[in-house]
Amino acid sequence: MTIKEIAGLAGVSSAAVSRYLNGGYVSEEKKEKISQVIEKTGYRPSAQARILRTKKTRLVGVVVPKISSESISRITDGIGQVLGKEGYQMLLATTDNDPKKEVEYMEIFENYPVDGLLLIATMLTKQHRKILKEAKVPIVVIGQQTDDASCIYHDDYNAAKELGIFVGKKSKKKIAYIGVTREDKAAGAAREDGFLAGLGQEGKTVEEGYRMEAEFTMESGYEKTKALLEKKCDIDIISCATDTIAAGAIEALGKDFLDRRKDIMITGFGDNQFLKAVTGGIPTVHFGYKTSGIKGAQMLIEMIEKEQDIPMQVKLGYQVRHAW
Amino acid sequence: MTIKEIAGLAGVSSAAVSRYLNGGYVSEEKKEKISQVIEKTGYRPSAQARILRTKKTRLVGVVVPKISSESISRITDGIGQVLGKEGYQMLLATTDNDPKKEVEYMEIFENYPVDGLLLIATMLTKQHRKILKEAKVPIVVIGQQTDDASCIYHDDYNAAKELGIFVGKKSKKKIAYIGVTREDKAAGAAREDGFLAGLGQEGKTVEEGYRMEAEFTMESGYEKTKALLEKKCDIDIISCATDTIAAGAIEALGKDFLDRRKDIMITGFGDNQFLKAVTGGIPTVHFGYKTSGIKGAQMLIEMIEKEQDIPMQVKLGYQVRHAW
DNA sequence: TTGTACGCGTTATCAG
DNA sequence: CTGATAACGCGTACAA
Repeated sequence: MTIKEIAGLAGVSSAAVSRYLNGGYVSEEKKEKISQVIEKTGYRPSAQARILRTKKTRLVGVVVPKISSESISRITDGIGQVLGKEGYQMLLATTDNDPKKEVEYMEIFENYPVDGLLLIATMLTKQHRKILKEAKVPIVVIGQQTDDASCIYHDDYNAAKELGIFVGKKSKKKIAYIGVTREDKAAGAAREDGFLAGLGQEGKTVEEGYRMEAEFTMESGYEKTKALLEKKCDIDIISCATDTIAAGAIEALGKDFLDRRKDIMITGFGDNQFLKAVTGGIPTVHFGYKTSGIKGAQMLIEMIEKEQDIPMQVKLGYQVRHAW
Repeated sequence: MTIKEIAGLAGVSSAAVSRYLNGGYVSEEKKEKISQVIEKTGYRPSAQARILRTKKTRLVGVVVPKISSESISRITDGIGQVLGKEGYQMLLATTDNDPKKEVEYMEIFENYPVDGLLLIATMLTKQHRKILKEAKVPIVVIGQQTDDASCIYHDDYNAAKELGIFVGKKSKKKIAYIGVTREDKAAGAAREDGFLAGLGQEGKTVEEGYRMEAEFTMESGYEKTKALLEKKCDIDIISCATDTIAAGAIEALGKDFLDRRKDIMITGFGDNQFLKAVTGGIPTVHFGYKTSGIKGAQMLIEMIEKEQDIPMQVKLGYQVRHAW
């Protein structure tokens, strides 16, 4: 079914049908006729041909490191919700935590082409910077602050600081910190720096040998915690850079250090729902992940439709959650 | 940059450039020239124009109920992995658990058009059936058995039966079951039926008033468990149709029935990693979710590329996991 | 091996 | 208001 055939069946020109479809001038009489034919044939205009003409795909590329993570999937849920409502489709690429692939996909999308790009970032290399700057379509970065594009991110530093103050007040012995690579400026550097600043305010710190660096996985959290507790016996709080790592820490306590379990508090980041339900809630930080997805998508759509690319930086709030 | 401009700069015809791009006859000499021009200009052929001509989008539509669920995001991860490797892009639509939207998106994709469709299904209505049958592109359904399309699903019935036998052997008092809607034939009907069959084999059953129906959420699991335990005092095992519901049950036990916590065992379905780490592992069933995503994507690509649409049904195995 | 010319299904232009 | 007709950028018979 093409627009021409429809035009033929309705006894009008293809232009009239096109106008009918896109809200141009068509007499009531012909409208009626066209609508009937379309109804009967179940005709749908070809998106491809339209795109070729209009250069608008109503497609948004979304690049994520890995979809099976609570925080990322929540962000993605928010994105999908907005995009769907606004009549956009989401082209999703997962990079398996490989920054090289991230760049690769951004290039593919650049050319696909999509109307805009959403990047859920972990690290931003110079490569990323270059693409962000040279991009021909609007881009919104979610999860990291950057001056090279619009971005929406969480206030990791102050959240971590507040948590650090809480931990500093609470601890009577030694405090350990299991972080992630500082190349991730948000989850790595900002959280660690903020946490230490908070501790410092209470006259505490993380001493030499009490700091570990883990991957973004439970297994890694488990391993690092085990290594930590085997060496040190005077820890009463282990703060982790993510709830996933914290879950690994809890696992280690449950499996290998049952005797010390009562004496050690674990804290996390991200307010994982499973963790909260099952443990009754460890001290953690709640970020509005879904909200950041929603806001990010809204920002992007606005940039696309207003056709103005004034970079915007939005910092989202947080809530430190603990029972005491 | 269009193919014509490139042709002009290289002093050849646009056809030559096209052939160069698609591996046709081009003399070494011209190859050299063209490659240089392309290199210099950073030219990329327009995907849209190509699609218009070839009718091949290298796009696969993926329809999921909700991305922020461990099982679904694991499946999606598997899909993304395969698709990326094979040079396909994933067009993702989330339906927010609304079967109406599911149908809607399948229609959109049908026309977009995509080369194939992957549907992670919960319920299959007659509407779904109709689309599955009339579809013009290959479709693979993941997570439900159906005769109307190729599908890949888990052996929910037998897994549940084996778990039922375990529970039947273990229980000394009453057994409760928190299921989900039987409209979901896999997670609803098959698991419940299998579970009851397993119990039956041990001379046990779920008595009147010990059966609840929950949504696919932790909150719902929490509510139903609370309601159940407030009414009944002789339960020693609560089996849940998903690990998410089980997490809600554990939450209820921890918050509201701390005194009975030791005496009640919770079982689940899905082998949620968080749950396993934090609780030390409740009895549950492990399904290869990521595997089903991988297999499903592979099946679909094969159907697309071989251009043969012989429906295939693949049933994946399972592993009942419990410590005793 | 090469280039010309046409067609894919729309939308935009412009004369009626 | 309406209908030809020319693009959009590419692939591919076909003739050379």
